[in-house]
Amino acid sequence: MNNRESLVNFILSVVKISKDDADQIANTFHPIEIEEKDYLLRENEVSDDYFYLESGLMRTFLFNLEGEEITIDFFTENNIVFEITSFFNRVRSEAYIQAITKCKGFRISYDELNTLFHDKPAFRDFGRAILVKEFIASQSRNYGMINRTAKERYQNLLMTGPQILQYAPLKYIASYLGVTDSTLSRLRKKM
Amino acid sequence: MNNRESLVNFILSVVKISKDDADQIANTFHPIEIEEKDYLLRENEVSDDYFYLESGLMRTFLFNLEGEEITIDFFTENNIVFEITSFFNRVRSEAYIQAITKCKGFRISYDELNTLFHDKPAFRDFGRAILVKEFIASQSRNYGMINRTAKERYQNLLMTGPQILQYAPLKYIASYLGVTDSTLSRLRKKM
DNA sequence: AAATTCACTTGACAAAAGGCAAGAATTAAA
DNA sequence: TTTAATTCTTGCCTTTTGTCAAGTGAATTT
Repeated sequence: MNNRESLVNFILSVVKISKDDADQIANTFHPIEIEEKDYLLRENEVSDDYFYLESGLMRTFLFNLEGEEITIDFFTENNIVFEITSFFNRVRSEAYIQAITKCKGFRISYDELNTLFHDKPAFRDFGRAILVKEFIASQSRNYGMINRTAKERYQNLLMTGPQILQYAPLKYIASYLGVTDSTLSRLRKKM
Repeated sequence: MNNRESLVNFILSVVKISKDDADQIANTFHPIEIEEKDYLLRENEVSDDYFYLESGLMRTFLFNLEGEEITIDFFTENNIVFEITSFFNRVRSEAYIQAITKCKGFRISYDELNTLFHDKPAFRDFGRAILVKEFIASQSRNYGMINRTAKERYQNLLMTGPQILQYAPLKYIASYLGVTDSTLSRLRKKM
């Protein structure tokens, strides 16, 4: 069963607003479930999901010029999942968003999001806070990729995302860390 | 001389709003100049600048655990320059923002930005568009760092930011690309 | 249960990049 | 203009990571 209270709590943890406002905002979201290996978004679709992931593990990936699947990012519980380019710019997505394990949560569409922005000033702050949060996460990931060896990057993931290592297959993690399967397998052995 | 029309045109290029609105928004910005090697932001300060860079070249950098200076990002003309974490979360900055060449442009403070968000609904879209744009840039830089060799990253910078290669010293570029000075020097020779 | 596929591991070798140190070359300072 | 700093280049050698290919084991299909 989806539990809307977890969304309310998530909203309250992001911005300082009244419980009432948070309830009203949460109530405009729609519960959905995604089965293991199913997609929230496919290449060439225009994303229309701003998705609060209540439970489960997801990833975004795309195919590079050599046709290899590259995992761009993982999403864990209690986070907003969306493909920013496609969702906000209303353009076709280059990436997929896929459930690694069965996922549950709540979504709203682009139009619903904008209506909320209009009707609930408090939600604007929420939207901005989410963007800022994700942006910072992206920047810090950037920094980590450039200034650490593959081994350090793996150790870091071990600390920050143990759920990922538990449920995602090695090849997803390898391309996410920017190493080959062989290299990751060897790193893992040494630890 | 600072030229406010360039800011108006920048705003108009980002969001579809009236010339009148764009003028009013641009008029709340204050002209500033930054001399070569001077700072817009220093470590441990709380950033209070949302800065439109009209001309010049800037960079953000920080010191890693080994005490080495790491260039995180370059900013070129006709872009908004800000340190997102410190500016939006009102926390002390870990990074510096420095002018590589003499810079001119227009700034507003955090409070002025929020007043504008409140008074000018059109500016909200602008603010969001800038966040989305920078976020996408960060993601795509991320992807490039992980899935390309140092040589390819350098070639890419050659295409996307020739001004950077022209004015920034090799060591800034090397740390930005995640390689040592020696490696970058060798790459450069081979081309 | 056999066959097929998939996920992961491992070995041998190659390529990419780093560490260190010495030396040019350029720039800034005295 | 000479000295001093800084920036960049280069040689030698090490470490890290990649490539390719073979092999194991588990899971899925038929």
